[in-house]
Amino acid sequence: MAQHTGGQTRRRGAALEAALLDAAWAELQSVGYAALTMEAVADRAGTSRAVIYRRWRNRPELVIAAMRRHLPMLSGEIPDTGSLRGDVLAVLRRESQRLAQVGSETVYGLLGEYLSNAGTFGRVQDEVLHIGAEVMTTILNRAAARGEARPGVPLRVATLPTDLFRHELFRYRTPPGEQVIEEIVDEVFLPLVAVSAPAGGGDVRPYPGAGGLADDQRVNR
Amino acid sequence: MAQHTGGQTRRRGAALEAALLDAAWAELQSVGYAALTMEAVADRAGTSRAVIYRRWRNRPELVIAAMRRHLPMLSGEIPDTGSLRGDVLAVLRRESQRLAQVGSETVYGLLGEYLSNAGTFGRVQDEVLHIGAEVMTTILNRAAARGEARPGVPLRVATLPTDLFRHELFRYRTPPGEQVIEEIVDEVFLPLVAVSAPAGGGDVRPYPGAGGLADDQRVNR
DNA sequence: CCTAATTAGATACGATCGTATCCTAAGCTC
DNA sequence: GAGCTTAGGATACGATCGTATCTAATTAGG
Repeated sequence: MAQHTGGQTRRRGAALEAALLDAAWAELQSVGYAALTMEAVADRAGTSRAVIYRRWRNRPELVIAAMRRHLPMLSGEIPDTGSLRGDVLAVLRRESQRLAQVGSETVYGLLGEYLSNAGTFGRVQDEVLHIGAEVMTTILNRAAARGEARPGVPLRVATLPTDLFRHELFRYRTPPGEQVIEEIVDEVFLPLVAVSAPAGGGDVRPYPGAGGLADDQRVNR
Repeated sequence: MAQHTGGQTRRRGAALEAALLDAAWAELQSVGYAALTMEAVADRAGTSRAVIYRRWRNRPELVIAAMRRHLPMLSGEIPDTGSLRGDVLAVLRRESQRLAQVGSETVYGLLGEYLSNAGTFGRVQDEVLHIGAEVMTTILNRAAARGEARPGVPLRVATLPTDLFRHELFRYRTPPGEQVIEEIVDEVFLPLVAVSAPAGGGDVRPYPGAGGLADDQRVNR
């Protein structure tokens, strides 16, 4: 805000950092991620690029920092709607909203850099992608306690809803809508975890294949 | 190969194009995708960047063209091993090999650009990502005929193996190995399509949810 | 064959990136 | 408060990208 164009005051530390993040955020809103340039952010903050690079290594890191500052976006509570279906739908819907809030242009810009630039961006991974396995595990445990889900669901099955959600996100470059979300839940997830469903009590599973699963790969035993 | 450094002969049309693609390929092999520069390719081909840009709009397009020229990489036959499990595993393993052949550095470089740059790269989509729904549908139809799979499998379930495969690819920046592939098949896919499995004959499916599926969303009726 | 239409190849340009250098304002130490 | 240390701000640099311009080699047409 205060520009000090005359140039007497020189901001430092936290004040400067905040100004930079605000500038980055404003720039993100006004031109979007792809067109966001370090120069523009620096100008808007009334300083120069070097100052930015002293704090963040590159554009995505700056943008992520700005997002952290300006979006609630946190994990939030684990939904507890009373039914397994309701809980899972709630998780996916919330994620969908979170992404919408960030804006797909930014989401895909960041994901793109994540994929391109080697391991540099564990950050993006955790910030933008992490709908944790813990959430699904918790929900499934509750459901099992209610008798809604069979015990011993493999981890891969437990994370199916979030994995498929993410797949849609990547594959079609567009956050999954309500219909897709319901398909994922009703056609894939629920049938697999239903009490009368396969693979739990050695019922169906006609393919010994990879042998038994290690215990730590199963949830809610 | 022939450099014509003396500069009497000036290549044109197809000959020049081939030389450029060979140069791009060689460069890709020697420095990788991230470090591949248009200048280097032009130099290697004994010409200048402008000539490249006259044929391809940007780096990814050039690289994809080079890959097309230098890799068999085509869809290949639809596997027919005699069992559903064998067929699906074959599809996923083959895809894994294809990706390994391209090299993950290149794969992720291209995918990254695909995600970042708006709709420009429908190309990448089809070249690198498309393990079609047709393949899975065919395999499932054969399996159903053998009595190995229930009829009326929803499309979303049919494409589950390839979708999950792709998800792993994106999520962990590394092509799924044998163990993951088998998990996908044995823990998720087969239980869902088994003859005694849910949702086919109105058996389990305790959640009316989104109502009945449209017919065109089901395979092998 | 000679002329006319192409288009290869060289070069230069402006935009960005991320880095390096230098100067000096802010703030800390005594 | 004088001096020392830290770090902000300006500027320049080299690498690339993708574009534009110009010339001269090749090919095609008459």
